Amino acid sequence: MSKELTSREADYSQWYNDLVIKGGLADYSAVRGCMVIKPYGFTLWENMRDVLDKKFKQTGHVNAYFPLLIPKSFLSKEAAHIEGFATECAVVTHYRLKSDPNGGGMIVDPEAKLEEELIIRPTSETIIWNTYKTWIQSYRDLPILVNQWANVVRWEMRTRLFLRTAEFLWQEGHTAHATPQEAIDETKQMLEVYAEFAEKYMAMPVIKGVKTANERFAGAVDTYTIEALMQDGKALQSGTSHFLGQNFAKAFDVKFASKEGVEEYVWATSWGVSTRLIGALIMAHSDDDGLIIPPKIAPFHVVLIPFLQKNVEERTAIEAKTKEIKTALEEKGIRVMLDMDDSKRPGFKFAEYELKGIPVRIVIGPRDLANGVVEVARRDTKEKSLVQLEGLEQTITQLLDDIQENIYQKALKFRDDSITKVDTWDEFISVLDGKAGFILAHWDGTSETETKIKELTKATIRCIPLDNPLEDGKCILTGKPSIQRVLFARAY
RNA sequence: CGGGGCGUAGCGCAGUCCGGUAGCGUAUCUGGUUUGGGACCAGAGGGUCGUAGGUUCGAAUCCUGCCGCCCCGACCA
Repeated sequence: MSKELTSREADYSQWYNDLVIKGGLADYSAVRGCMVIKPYGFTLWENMRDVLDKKFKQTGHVNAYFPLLIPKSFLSKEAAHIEGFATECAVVTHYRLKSDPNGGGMIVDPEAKLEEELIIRPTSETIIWNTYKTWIQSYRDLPILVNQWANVVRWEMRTRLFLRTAEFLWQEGHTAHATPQEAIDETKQMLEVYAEFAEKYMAMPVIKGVKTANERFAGAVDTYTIEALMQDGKALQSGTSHFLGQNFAKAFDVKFASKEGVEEYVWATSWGVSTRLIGALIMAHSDDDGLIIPPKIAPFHVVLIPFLQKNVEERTAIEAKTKEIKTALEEKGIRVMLDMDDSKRPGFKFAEYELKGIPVRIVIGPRDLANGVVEVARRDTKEKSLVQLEGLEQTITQLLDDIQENIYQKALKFRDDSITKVDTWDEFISVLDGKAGFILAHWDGTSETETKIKELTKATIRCIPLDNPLEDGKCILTGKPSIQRVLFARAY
């Protein structure tokens, strides 16, 4: 009752905010645009991070760490790159405070001005390529396959919890290669890693594709993306992998001597996913009762709620049985939250853990104990059933798999039902303003047309899907010839 | 930066039009009864009313400035 949620229908944005705040994932902070990620939200992030980190290592990458602060001049070295980030950089200008001679507080010491300002990294290509210059002389030094887990700052005008905060956590992979093909293969490989993670772990179907010039990363030759669909029909770019060509190698003069003894510029990639994925997760699956988190990354798989009676004998029996169940489940690798709090009634707890999206709830009362069963409720469908204590671990393990699969299938069906092919401008508008979702339509391939469509409708080309079938057609806006449909949507 | 909304107890709000020294719900603490879908009773504690100034005998309330946050838009992952 104290935690009434706004429904999706009433106000989708507010529903999202309610879930983040009341679900205990994050809080607003004292700093504009920056959030506090609370333990429950951070555990979720850690689970996601651990899976990804393992996949990075399996594909040959190692972790390293580069500075938060970047000399301003570094950012200016790659023309497109600075163009993309200049308007959202936080700048450090001084290195000392002093007591305010006019009052109690502190002021920036005007004597302590930095000779060269430092930028708080919005991304690390520049500092990393400046470093790689010293690491690379020969083809024998290649490839370099480095990832870093870090925070970055982008001074956004408008922020939203997880989806767009001024500071966010992410990983950024930065690789250096001797040949363009090797770099392109790396770019595509990491896109696959992201897509597999999104689908297998987050239970969130994604469309893999290439960005158009308008949507490309500042400084990239090609940007590959995974695009997910949220329940309100808007798309969310959920991860990107960039083929950087020789742009940064040229900007930072990073050359290597090839086997043939010829000096060549190094080929590069970068790729990243961020805490934005948590926003994607929330909007992909959750409902009006709260979060729905897929088991594979959920902070807890199961919440155990015993009915604690006053009768000491009964109470002791239930407590003992509950702990026994907890241990048995944990031995099978199931993450269990045990709620023995006596000050809250069961009904309250049911609602609370539904809000938090714990996939499975197990309730144990005296009645159950007598019958050798427990009540098991699944968060995704809200179904309840009585389950034999005998073999409970197997039942729950199976149930968690079922839930993971069900959440994915539900999201997949929604996503597939939300892809519409249109051939005319009128259809395009009517779908955008009606069912929304992804729209496959012909486009004449020019930046001008894409920009015009964005101005008119706020829809952008999310990507040109990989393995896109070629098909002759006419651009929905200009009527000019087109060789393939591209994927449009309004996006976050 | 434009438009809208809001700042009063931990949280959510009323009170502001019409000035008289702050209230409701919830949460918290104590005690008791409860416990199979957000318990109940009794008692208690908790607020420089965002901030600075002005008007007034008297300001949460009227006037002015400032600050902050949220939502919508332009910008972006």
